[in-house]
Amino acid sequence: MNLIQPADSKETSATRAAYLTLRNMILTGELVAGEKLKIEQLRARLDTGASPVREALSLLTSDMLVERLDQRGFRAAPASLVNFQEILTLRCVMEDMALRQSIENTTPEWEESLVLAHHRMKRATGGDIPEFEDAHKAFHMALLNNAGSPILLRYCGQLYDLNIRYRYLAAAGTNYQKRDIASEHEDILDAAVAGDADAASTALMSHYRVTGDYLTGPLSDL
Amino acid sequence: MNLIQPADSKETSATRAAYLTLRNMILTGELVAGEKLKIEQLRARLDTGASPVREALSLLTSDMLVERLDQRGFRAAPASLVNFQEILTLRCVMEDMALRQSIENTTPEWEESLVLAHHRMKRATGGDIPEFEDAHKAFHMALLNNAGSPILLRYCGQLYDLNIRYRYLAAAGTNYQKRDIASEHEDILDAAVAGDADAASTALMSHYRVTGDYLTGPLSDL
DNA sequence: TTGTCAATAAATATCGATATTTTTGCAAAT
DNA sequence: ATTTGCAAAAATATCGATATTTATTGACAA
Repeated sequence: MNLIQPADSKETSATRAAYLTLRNMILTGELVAGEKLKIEQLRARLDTGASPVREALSLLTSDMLVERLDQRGFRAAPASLVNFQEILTLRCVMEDMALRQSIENTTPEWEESLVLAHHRMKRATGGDIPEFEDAHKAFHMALLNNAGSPILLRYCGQLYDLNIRYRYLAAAGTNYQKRDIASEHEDILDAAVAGDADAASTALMSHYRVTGDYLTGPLSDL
Repeated sequence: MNLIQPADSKETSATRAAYLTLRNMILTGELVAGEKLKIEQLRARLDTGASPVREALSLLTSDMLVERLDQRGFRAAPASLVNFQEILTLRCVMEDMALRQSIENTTPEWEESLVLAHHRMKRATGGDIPEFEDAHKAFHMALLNNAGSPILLRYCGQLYDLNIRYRYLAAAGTNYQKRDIASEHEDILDAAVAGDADAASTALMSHYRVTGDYLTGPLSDL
């Protein structure tokens, strides 16, 4: 009888599972930047077939987290200081654009979604790191979500992910929350809900630049 | 007949061949927007295995030319007027940024590469359409190439490709060259080589907007 | 007629195995 | 000692087949 059992591991496809796991391994640095990614090795490590691994790597190529070497397999995308700075610059430009557009299109529903996402992020502050990561991303994406520009949103999401990796590279992911980012997030939220595009954008840009400066030091040896 | 893979089909991997062919089929409208893409069908049509087709479709997902439906296969990305307009808007913002940065970093080598790309494009005006397409893209990419921002360049290239499809949707690809785009291209080239960022950007934006207006009519029934 | 459900058909996702291609290691020659 | 060439080993790319999943059809009940 399986009324109460969660053994439904088939909830998602093997490819998607491999994709999520590999993505996480790259973002957290478990798979080192520049490292060669051998199918057989990963297949064993994820306990799945070669096809899902292969397809997952293809998908990660879209996210610029994996590079494909013509007929020589895959490797984790290299990391460098200039790459980090490019990501930071592009994020500022593109998120600024998306945030202003979102505020311009503001609706009560959107404002509510912001408050909700912010609340959930605050909730997730204690304990689980990956849970906070998800909530943090959800909050930032919610800010841009109302721009009505799916492609822009997609690009911002990609850049967000690329940036995560540098956070882990710089600080092993631990002391990231030491700084008082809570108040920064609140400033952004308040300005956005108030419909003050300039203030919201300033707060968001500052949030990124401060984090950027904070990371540049540890990354200077890349 | 576009089984354009003559004798040396072993020159490249089967996956890459399938990728290029499928990409072309979508850009030119041979595979209709929104259409379901069945592996078996494509496999037979391209005369290759299912694995390369599958992987090629995965890659096209990165380019936003194909969508993946969770466990229901793939389909050609839908086309719509708002999608076209989003692409146009983003192209203007991002190419403006890249072009200005390129001009700021100008070098004699870069200026020479522009002149060369422009010349080749003019050469390709007669006759072969796909050849002109390639040269045209090469010229536009060369303009942005000197920005020193690979990610931005990648995004601009993606948006460029997405736009191609709408050109074919609007005009079946034929009368595209009827307008006098040659002088527009020359204006852009001259301003860029002269190092006049404002003039170059104005010319480029105008080039896109005129083309945009030109296409919007035929696309209005999407 | 309309809606539901089961059986069937189609298509996808995944696996295991094979054929290429690339890399590695080692010996021979300059 | 360094380089060149060739075989052995490893890894990748691809194929063919199978197992799941999704879509379709038609019968039966409301």
